[in-house]
Amino acid sequence: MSLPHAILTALLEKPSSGLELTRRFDKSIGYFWSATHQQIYRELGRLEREGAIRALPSQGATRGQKKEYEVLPAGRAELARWTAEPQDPKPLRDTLLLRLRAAAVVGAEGIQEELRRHLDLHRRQLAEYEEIERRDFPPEKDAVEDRLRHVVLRAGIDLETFWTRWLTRAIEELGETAGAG
Amino acid sequence: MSLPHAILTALLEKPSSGLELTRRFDKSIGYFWSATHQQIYRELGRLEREGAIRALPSQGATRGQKKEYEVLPAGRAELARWTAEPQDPKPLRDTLLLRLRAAAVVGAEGIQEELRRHLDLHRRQLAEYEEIERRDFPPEKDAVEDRLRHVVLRAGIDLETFWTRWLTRAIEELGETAGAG
DNA sequence: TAATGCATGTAACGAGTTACATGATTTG
DNA sequence: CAAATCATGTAACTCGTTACATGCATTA
Repeated sequence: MSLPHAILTALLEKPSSGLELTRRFDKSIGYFWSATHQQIYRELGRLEREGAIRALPSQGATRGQKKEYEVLPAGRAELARWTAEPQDPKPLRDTLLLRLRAAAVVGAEGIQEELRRHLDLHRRQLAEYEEIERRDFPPEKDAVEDRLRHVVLRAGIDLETFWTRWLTRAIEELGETAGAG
Repeated sequence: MSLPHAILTALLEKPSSGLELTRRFDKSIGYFWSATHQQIYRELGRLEREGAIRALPSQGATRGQKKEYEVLPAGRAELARWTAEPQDPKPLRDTLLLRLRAAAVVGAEGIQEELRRHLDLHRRQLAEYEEIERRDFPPEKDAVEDRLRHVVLRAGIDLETFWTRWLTRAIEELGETAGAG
């Protein structure tokens, strides 16, 4: 149950319409919590019904008409409650690792190219994060809020760094006698 | 659509009953693809109907009676197909990062303890993986299949190492002027 | 006025989660 | 033989995904 809270956070940062939220879930917040526009509209409907957010007045209610939302006190309270609540990390779930394990049983045909492809994707993502860091967090003393956002961004950077290193090493080691299994 | 393939992999490694699979999905394969017994029984039913696996003969069909499955050629072929097929990595989805971002908006009350708690959990997981590495992969030349499994395990080790380092640094940096937001 | 893009939705499905139900086997 | 445990399942629900539908605004 995190999507509603992701939306509340995004709306507190800036009141938005469904489509604007969708765009922001393609970057920024979306870097660590993605969502499609269908999910977002469904959730906006729920949050409005429950009184956590409201459509800004002067926004027509018809279809095809832009509709901006803002967070109500109840919504902010719920977000604060959820943020402070203990939550265990979710167990890892990764298809690439699963496929390597499967490859040990049915053969590693074509796995090398797939590893190289993933390495390339992770390198691009890493470059994107580093670009954001240069742009948004120049080396100065940050305010507390910025420091929190910076720490989050660095998780992304460190994670992509981990993947590129691990993939590089995996490609080397599996390449030695590579090919089939 | 990865659970059926995880099950096929597990069954190829060793024919098993539903409960045995459930146990193995609590460790081993479960370290990077977890599943509950309800998911597993449902999926075993589907795989059997589709002719990918079959119950070993001499296994009663009644409830409460142990029932072992083995993979049929069709199942192995499907697993090989899926393993070789290109698949993009899934975007990151992490509630702790989301909560840090939310904390920048609604206040960071209690976040420090949560970070320390997660650090402890990740350290334990790391220790568990390292123990497995010592036990199952002593420093010798591995066969190709073992090398694949070793690479997968090292992904787990490196990933937990990343989390412990990132959390340690985050705790330091947020601690400096810590507390509220 | 037809096409394109912006904006908000519906419908149907699949995967994962939680709670519960039932039968068989061991053991106190 | 009662209780605990092993083992297999059902049911209901939530969340995420895919495909499609509808209305408004601009512009070629």
